[in-house]
This record gives sequence, C-alpha cells and structure tokens, in this order.
Amino acid sequence: MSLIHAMPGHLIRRLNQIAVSIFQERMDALGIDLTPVQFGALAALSENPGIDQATLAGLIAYDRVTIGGVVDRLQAKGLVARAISTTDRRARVLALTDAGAALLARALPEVRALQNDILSGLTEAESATFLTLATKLATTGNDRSRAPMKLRDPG
Amino acid sequence: MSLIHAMPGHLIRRLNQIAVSIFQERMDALGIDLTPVQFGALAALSENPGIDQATLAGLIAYDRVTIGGVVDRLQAKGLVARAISTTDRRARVLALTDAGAALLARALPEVRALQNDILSGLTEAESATFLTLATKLATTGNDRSRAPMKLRDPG
DNA sequence: CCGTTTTAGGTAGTATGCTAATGAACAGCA
DNA sequence: TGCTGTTCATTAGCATACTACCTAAAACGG
Repeated sequence: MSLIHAMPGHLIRRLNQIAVSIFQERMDALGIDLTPVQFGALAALSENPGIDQATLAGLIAYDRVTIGGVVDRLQAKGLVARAISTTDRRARVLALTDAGAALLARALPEVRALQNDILSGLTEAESATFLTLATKLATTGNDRSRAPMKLRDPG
Repeated sequence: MSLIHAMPGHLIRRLNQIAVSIFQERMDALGIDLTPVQFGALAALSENPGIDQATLAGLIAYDRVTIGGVVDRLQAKGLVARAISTTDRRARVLALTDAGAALLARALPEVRALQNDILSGLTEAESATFLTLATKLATTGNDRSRAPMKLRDPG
C-alpha cells in the first residue's frame, strides 16, 4: 500500500466517512430527516433541557459557530425551541419541542442499533477493545481539538 | 456520561476532529498551507502521476465532486498541473508540479511525525492494536462509504 | 459606579463532503 | 453504423467545521 493509507489520520477520516454513511443510509430508509450532528444535538438537549448554545456546543464538542447553523435548521424543522434567556440576554435557551422529543424517541433505538453496524467488521472482543482505545484517544486528545468537550458543573 | 458519548459514531467524529486539528496546528507552525485532504491528494499523485481525477478520488476515497474543488485549489496554488487527456477528452490528467513535489517533500516527514502525535494518548502496544482494528474497520466497511476506496488495476 | 475583560451569539469567508442533475465523450453491441 | 448505457467532470445546493471579526451583554476589579 502507499504512503498515506496506513496513516492514523487517513484511517480515522475513512472511519468517519463510513460511520456517517451508515447513519444516513439508515435514517433515509426510515424516512427520518436527521444528520448525525443534528441527532447528537437532539440527544444532548433531551438530557439537558434549557441549556444555551454555548453549553450545548461544549457538551457534544461542536464548534460554537457550527452549532448556530445546526440549531437554525432544527428550529426550522420544528424540533427545537429557541428563546432569549431571561437571566442573560446574550444567551439563547434551547429545548426540544414535542415533535423533537417524538422524533428523537423514534430515532434513538435505530441509532443505537446502527452503532453495531459501524463496528460490524470486528468481533465482540475487538469492538470492546476499539471502543476502549478510541475513548482513551478522544479523552486525552480532547484539548487538542478546536472545539473541546466541556461537561457542565465542573465543581 | 450521557446517551451519545459512548457511541462509536460520536467517538470517531471526535477522533477525526482531533486529528485534523493536530494536522492544521503543525502545518500552521511550519508555514505550510495544506489541509489534510490536500496533503493526501499530493501524496497520492506523487506515487501515481498522470492519473485522472476519478482515479485519484478512488485511491484516497474522496467523493468525486469534492476532488474537483480540491484539485482546483491545488492548481491555483501551483502545486498540481491539470490537462485534458489525449486519449479521453472527458478526463483531466493530473501531476505534481515541481513546486508541488517540493512542498510534499517538505511536508511529508512532518506529517509522518504528527501521526504519532494523534496517537500520543496510547502506549506503543495500544497504538498498534488501534491501527490494526481501524484498518480492519476501514477495509470491511469500505463499501458502506459513499466514496469507497478503489485501487488501480483490479486484475 | 466605572472601566476592563470575558462571554454569547452572530456574519463573512473558506474548505470538506455529500446529492441530484447535466453535458460531453467513450464503450459495447446489434 | 447507430443506439444504448456508462463514465468523467461540472454545476447547484445543502450541511458540517473552522477562522477572523463584530456587537451586545455580563462579570470582574478597583
């Protein structure tokens, strides 16, 4: 094989390409109009209703500019409600609408199932190992990313 | 942790984000104006001069539309020469310019070095395991991607 | 209370990464 | 030869993902 095919960077890029493709394929088959990123935002909002955009971005490690567009589209689809915070007029408070919660409930088991699909090339043991190592990499490398993950209540 | 943080899809997305960030950081420090994608294209062209865009896309698993824009920018920077094929007037024959070859030569050792940086959270043994599993995943999942890798001379 | 700094969100611009559709050209076959 | 199907590249459009910069507003220090 050639220069780049064995490079971790290229391999990771390929894995992401494959994972996104599997996600979209399954959602299309179900008639659910959600991207991986949009699903992530809905899932995070479901567990943390009432947070603002910056907090949401930190929870799922999205860029703060990117999250604006994502929320725009989720709002346009009627899945997320966005309101100016009563305690901080800069902030936009987010929450799932009923339609958003319903769509998430429909998508969630499918997304869970499709995660196994992403790892279908590996055995059970290999999958567990891969997840362990990937988690370790994502954790130790978190600060290297331009949009690091930030959990709430760091106290 | 929450719903999505343990999902392979999200983890892989994070790894890609981190890997791209490390790449850009290093290239910026060196004053080299190259994205990971552009570097991949240069590396593939270095080993396969004279191929057309579709072949290049297949070699490094880029979408065929995407490769057009990538080549546009590489050409604008004077790194790649693009000419209409003499044997197939649809095709665009690509090759590195001298400047492209020189820049690749300068970038290559740095990119090799930075791959270790991407895996710096893992031990030697863990890195080897991760690479083995990632390669297996990328290989078995290749056809699931919208832009599968296609090697030349499938005979 | 006032001035400085930080933070939330936005715009503009660039680069990937995809779909759908189009035009041009090639390849195969009756 | 001519018809059909395929392939190469491009365009338009959409969705991430980032930088740099901007405004408004909050937080902090004296």
